Amino acid sequence: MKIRIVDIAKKADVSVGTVDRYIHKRGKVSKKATEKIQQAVKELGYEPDILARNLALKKEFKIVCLLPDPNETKYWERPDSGVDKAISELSSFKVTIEKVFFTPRLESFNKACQKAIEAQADGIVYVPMFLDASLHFAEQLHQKNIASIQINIHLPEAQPLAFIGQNPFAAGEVAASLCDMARHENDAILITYISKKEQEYAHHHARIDGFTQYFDKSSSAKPEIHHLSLKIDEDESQHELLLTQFLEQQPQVKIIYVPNSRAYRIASILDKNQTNKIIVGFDTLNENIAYMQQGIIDFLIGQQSMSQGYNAVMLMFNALFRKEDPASTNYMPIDILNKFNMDFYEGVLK
Amino acid sequence: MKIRIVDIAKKADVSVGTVDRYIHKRGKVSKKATEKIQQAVKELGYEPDILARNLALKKEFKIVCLLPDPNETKYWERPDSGVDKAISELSSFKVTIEKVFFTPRLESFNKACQKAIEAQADGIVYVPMFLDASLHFAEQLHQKNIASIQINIHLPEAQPLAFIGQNPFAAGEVAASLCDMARHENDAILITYISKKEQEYAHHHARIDGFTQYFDKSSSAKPEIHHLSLKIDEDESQHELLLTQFLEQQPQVKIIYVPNSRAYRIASILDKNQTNKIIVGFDTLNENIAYMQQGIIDFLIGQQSMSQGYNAVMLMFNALFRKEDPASTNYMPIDILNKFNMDFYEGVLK
DNA sequence: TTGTATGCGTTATCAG
DNA sequence: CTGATAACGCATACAA
Repeated sequence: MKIRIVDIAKKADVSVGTVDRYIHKRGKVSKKATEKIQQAVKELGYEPDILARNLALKKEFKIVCLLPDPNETKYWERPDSGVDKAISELSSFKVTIEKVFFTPRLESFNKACQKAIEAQADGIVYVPMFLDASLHFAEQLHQKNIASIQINIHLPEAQPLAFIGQNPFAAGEVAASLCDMARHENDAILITYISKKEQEYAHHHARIDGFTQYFDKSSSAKPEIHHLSLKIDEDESQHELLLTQFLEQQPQVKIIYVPNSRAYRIASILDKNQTNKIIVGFDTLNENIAYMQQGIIDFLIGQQSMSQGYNAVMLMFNALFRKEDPASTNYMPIDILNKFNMDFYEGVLK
Repeated sequence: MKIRIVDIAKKADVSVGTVDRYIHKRGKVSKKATEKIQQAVKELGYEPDILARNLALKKEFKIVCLLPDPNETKYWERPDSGVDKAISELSSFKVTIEKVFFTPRLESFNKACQKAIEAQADGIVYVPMFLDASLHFAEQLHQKNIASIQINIHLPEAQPLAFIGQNPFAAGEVAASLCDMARHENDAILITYISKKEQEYAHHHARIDGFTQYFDKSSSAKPEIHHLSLKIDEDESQHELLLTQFLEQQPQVKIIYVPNSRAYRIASILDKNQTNKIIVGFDTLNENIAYMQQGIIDFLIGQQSMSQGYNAVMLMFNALFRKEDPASTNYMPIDILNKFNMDFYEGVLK
């Protein structure tokens, strides 16, 4: 049978009001009453009915999600729709979930942080995209006593309640293990990707480190590994020139590893030039998937980005609403996707 | 703002009782009232508050899960714990979830079906392990108007509300694509597994068909594919003898495909005989995982068995409680697992 | 410091 | 056929 607040009130010979004050530690409760209640709780074992609680609740919680604009960076479409899913699932609860988008530039990020703080949220889900700005943001959050959960990029120094995302180093190892299996004896590997500036996000570096260290650790002969850096502000044709030139000069390169989500850009160039290579990239953007179906991209590493958005909000909700404290690091699976299992990935069952 | 039942009652100028009767189609509602209510619902847009509903509900729903005993067949440990997870998550709701186990023999299955029927469930989650018995069971369910969801094995003829599990043919293709990538030019493939009788479950055949048809469709040269059948009632040493003999006679076999969850049995034999082959198997039993960590098994195909159990119960709950009708076929992902991404699979985030 | 009463949105009963 | 009203378990304002 279910133990209610009245049950333990009766047992302890006090009123429900007193029990409530004891449970929520609000108001004053005499020592004598406290003891009687504790005794009753121990004997009967009280578990609050979270549904009834929500119904009676006056306070409305607020969760703000600070994400890169999905219209700017395609990757963020999926986490965004995960957040939407959480929103609709929590619609019966006394919680509002607000989304604040930023374009992936520092000023925009700072502005969004400001907006999030002003929103008077109880909890914030955010992507710590810029190091210093994120640390500063986190400081403000701690001052105002606002809980925060990081998604996709891990910045432990900011001391969030939790992080949810992939382990980028391990993901790099997984990518390497696939290349290792696919390669022939004297094949060389090229690591290349289109990025913003010389200095890129730490998790891209971790994906590369994991990749190269896989071969360092491996007992078999280590393949040659080349690097080629392409800048996003350069022209597409410039990329094409650089890449095709490189591949002509290094014909033993048979495998290309793209440690960010823009493998489709590389695939597009190779496709146009009829250059047949094995490509391993990240993330299930529609563009990437299309090239995989055509056989141009061979493997994609998935990180269940939709679930990341969904889980982050749910974690925050549970932390706020049921006072659960989440695991501090929640690593997502490192999914290996090819042409054949892609159709069944993330989102069949919504 | 949230539209409640009273709001639409007021708007339609009737009482909440009438609105309730209209919504739940219970009792009689006059045509005039019906029209006014429909009008109000259309204008205001009513969504029931599921939490308040649960609080007020008198009826307690009952869901029965009919599963193979996890102590008999290791595979079922994970679906079982998925069911447990659903149970704890739904503990606040007016629903009880009962588990009925059977050993994988016909009489046991029949007995369990009987027990499930007698339990007077509103919905049943089951594994249609035996064809005729399952059809007969389904007939009884339809007669008694009990909803049913199939898990793991698909038997559409029994007309369940939904199926949740993996597409075995596609899973076979995925396994083949991995073997294809790993193989060298003249490598041959062996398909072998330890099974109960000559006649095995349809989904194992589908896994084999998907596998072989992959190579039929492929443009590159088709590898030799051998078959070796091992019976579960034979001795372990008998299996060892058969398998090692076979491999000695066919030294060009470098890749072994095990289309059921007992790859660890094959791995154990090869390990003992120091025979180095590429092994691809199914399902993340602890025994399989252990051999994968050692490098004896190279790939496992995962089917998120825990989520299968969890989702099946949740689907049934939503069907019963919120009258949602689920998609009839819910295919799970076909997960590619190796030594490197295994650690992050299913269950980090509970 | 403590107890009582009212309301949250829905269901279900019972008298009209 | 319809309307009024008492639950459900909890939170909270207010009275004692």
